[in-house]
Amino acid sequence: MILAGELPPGSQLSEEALALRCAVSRTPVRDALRRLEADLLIRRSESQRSFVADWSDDDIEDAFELRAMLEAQAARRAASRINAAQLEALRVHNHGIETAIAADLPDISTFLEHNRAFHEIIVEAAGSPRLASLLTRLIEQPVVWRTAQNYDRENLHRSHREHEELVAAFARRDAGWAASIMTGHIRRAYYAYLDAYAVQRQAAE
Amino acid sequence: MILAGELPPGSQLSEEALALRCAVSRTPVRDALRRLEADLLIRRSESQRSFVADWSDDDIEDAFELRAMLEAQAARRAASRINAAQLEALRVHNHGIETAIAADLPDISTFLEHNRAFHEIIVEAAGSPRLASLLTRLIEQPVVWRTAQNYDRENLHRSHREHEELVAAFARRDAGWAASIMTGHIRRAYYAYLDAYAVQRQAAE
DNA sequence: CCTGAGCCATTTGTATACAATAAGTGGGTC
DNA sequence: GACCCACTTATTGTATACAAATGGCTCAGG
Repeated sequence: MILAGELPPGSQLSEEALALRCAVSRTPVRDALRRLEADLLIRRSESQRSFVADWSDDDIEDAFELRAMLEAQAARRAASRINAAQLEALRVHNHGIETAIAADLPDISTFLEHNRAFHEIIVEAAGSPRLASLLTRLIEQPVVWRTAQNYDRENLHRSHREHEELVAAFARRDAGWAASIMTGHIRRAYYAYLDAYAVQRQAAE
Repeated sequence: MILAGELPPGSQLSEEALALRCAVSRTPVRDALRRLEADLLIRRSESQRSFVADWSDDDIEDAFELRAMLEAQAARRAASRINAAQLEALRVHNHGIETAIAADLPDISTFLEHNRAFHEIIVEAAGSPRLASLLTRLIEQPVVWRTAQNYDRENLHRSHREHEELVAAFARRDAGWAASIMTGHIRRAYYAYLDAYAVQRQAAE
């Protein structure tokens, strides 16, 4: 509901209200709130009340910066550990992306799904449960999630090409190359977000 | 209890047993288990049963590697953002460390407390709630916590000197310098842990 | 002796009730 | 009119009961 924008940033989340809305009791709602708090989608006041997290521009830049660092680290590790099956899976998912964006009207949700799977394989290949755990905190952000919704054709194709470069780096097992591409890939996503956000802001005025 | 070693790695944690042991109901125990799972001190089986996490050598190396990366990033950011009060607090805590390790029998718990506060100030000065959130997952590890217990006099004094270097880097607002020292500082801690662990292993045989 | 199926015990998931605490509200006083 | 205190209401914390699912154990059969 947060990702879908049904719950505006800053709004208070009452356990009971959510329980009613989801037709469950407070107990599972509490669990969910705790997890969302860990993922920084929710912040809690001193008196333990829950609010939808509000993201400042600095927060967003910060999140992208950390994500770039961690995903680059994942790529670095993955380069020397990735196996043939994972490499092939990367190619398959990137081909899926190519197909999804080839049509006149790009299929964004298919793109997003393949994109998610692509990055997930890299994290998996990195073989670091800790790194994977940290990254999930950063990629489930509403901001990141919505960015691609505003991707134009150019950004979609650039993303596909960068993935191809990543596959090439992995095939050569070049850790430094893979990490560099990944850093650029995420930074590019950040600026694409900034552009998309600027458009949204203007539209709101 | 995990940190104190009362619950050996791999042992199953029943919510009810813990509730009985702590004289509370299962509800708060469940909350605690969820948090500890997020902090990777507990892993859960496919069937949602909880076990004390067992750390392989690779896990530990991995954790230190990530911690080095994130703390270096914190130092990098802190260098340009730290204020006079925080800088002074760093000096105070490092003086506390100096005093604690000066005696014939070093006061390890005081050392640990000042050390923790020292690093916390840097993370705070970095001004990134996300980074802070990620780091708490890594520094509360049993392994990291116990390392200093086995620090010898040389390691304690080296740690103090490295902190002095960090303060100098912050005073000059040199982000690169601060990050470099921090990376070395954590790597040094890793090797100190390895040495201490090797001693423990031999003692166990 | 090994294998598998069914039953029992253990463990977690969910619902609900009550307690404690914080926030909002109204009235009274200075 | 402003401020403070008491009171009501909203919200979260905890305890407990029951349901569901999983694990392990026993016993029958090969």
